[in-house]
Amino acid sequence: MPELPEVETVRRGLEPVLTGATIRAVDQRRPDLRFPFPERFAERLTGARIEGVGRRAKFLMFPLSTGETVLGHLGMTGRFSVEEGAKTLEPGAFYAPDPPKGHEHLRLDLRKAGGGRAFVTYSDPRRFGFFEIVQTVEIEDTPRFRALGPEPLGNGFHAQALLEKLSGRKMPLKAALLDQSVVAGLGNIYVCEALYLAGLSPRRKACTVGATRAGRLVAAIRDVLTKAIEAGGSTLRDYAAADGKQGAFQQQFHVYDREGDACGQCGREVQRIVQSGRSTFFCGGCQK
DNA sequence: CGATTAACCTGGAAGC
DNA sequence: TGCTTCCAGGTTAATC
Repeated sequence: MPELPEVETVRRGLEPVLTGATIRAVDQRRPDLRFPFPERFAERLTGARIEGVGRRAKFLMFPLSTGETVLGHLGMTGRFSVEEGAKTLEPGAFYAPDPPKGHEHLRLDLRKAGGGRAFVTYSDPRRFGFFEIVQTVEIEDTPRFRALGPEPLGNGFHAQALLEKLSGRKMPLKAALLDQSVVAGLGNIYVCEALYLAGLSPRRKACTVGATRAGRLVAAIRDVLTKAIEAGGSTLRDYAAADGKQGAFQQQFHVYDREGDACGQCGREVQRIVQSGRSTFFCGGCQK
């Protein structure tokens, strides 16, 4: 579900709770999600201090005091929620949330940096999410990250870089932008929106994008992601930030999930087509 | 090698 | 009120 803006929103929600917190206990309810949990997952986390919360593309990174970093991917329906406990861990101040149920697969029992207690629960009905553990010093060299293209909001993402990635690619531009090795972090929503803003057809062959159009596309991608993060991401069905708040960017969609609506630019109806098995929304009048 | 398709899961909405 | 079919913010193994 979550694309880069939603993952960034989750990161911002978790950061103040997790940074400096110590993991007192790990409640892992099943051996696998999309993939098996890492070996001895709970054991390797227990007792560790969480040094911060980072993000790369759609991955959350939780570097630990042990020299290992937990990578988390939310898949389609992954979600973190936070329950703050009492201010202290003194006797009598004990606090416990309801036991995990339904699709709550993982819960961390935390002693916060300031001394309070918090529970962080990961739920994921479809179980397309997953967790991995990598050595922090090798993180950029890990197979998972080596396969990723540049961060769209970072300095490594510019017209020339995108041009090179698209050259020789005969696939539709839409499909190329969903490829995480071209640019990392886009998903179905923001690809549709960025193509609309750039005035480019999702059906155009990727290799037909020249320097000028690549520049427009880079600007459009940056623009839509920045505004989506400011709005707290998009909530369509079940996405929510770690604090339970819903995103608001869906109110700013120009084309996504708006089949039949009038294009705000030219008035033509927004079309829906299927590309590589997924819905694409676009305006045939504005996107060439 | 590059490029579509199927598969992994569950739940909600829409159609009959 | 069922029962069926379709669809969903993603990734990846299999197939063409």
